[in-house]
Amino acid sequence: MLNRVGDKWSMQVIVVLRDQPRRFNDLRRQVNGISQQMLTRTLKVLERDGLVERTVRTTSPPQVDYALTPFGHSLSEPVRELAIWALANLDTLYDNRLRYDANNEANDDTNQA
Amino acid sequence: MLNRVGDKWSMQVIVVLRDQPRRFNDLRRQVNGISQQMLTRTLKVLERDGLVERTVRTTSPPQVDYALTPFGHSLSEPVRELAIWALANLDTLYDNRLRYDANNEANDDTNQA
DNA sequence: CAGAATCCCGCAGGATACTG
DNA sequence: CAGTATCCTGCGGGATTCTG
Repeated sequence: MLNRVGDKWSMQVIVVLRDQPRRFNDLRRQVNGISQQMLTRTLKVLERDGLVERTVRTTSPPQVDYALTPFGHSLSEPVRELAIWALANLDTLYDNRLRYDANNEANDDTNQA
Repeated sequence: MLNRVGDKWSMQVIVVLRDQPRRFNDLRRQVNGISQQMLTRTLKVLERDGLVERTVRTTSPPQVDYALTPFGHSLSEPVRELAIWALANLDTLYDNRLRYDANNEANDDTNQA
């Protein structure tokens, strides 16, 4: 259940769409390192789940807008909390990692090298 | 960044540990369908990141307790929000899915079968 | 009980090329 | 611009066996 809701790309897309509707390539640029295919897939799933609404404008060149539905917005709240936490604490987390690794390399050296 | 924090098993482990410290196999039973290996891996990463603390009691049979650190508890808040949303809205989400699929199968049939 | 080690498979996910 | 189709790879993650 947290699987569905909390997968790698979906959360990032939701965070970006929270601010405003976006077009495809616009979205692509906003979401860090997502490939074109994964964005397509992710959006399709989000649409299927009723979290995102797809609006096609038959101009030339074609233009497609993606926006959060009300349902999507309700999800964006807790997701945003998570994102905020991540932003605020990710450096702490990496520091912890470094200290942990430093300790363990020391121990490994005792046995290995 | 949401990657690290929001992966499949970590979030579930954090949710479970939020209530109380747990022993290995206890944890294994609480976290839905996790394998022994994935629990081991997940816990190691969480410990490395300073989110979970591992306490070994050298009894026989050995006993190991896992508990959230204060850092881990701070993360557990937003994660909990997400879990609550999921619990409350997952059926809606699946309903959306069914309706979406119903529509598209109809369209596909028009072209395919 | 709490892991480590090994084997193995599927699919998430990237790169590239083509289309309307 | 907004996709679809195809090919290919890595690794997420399960099952099983062994140890202290």
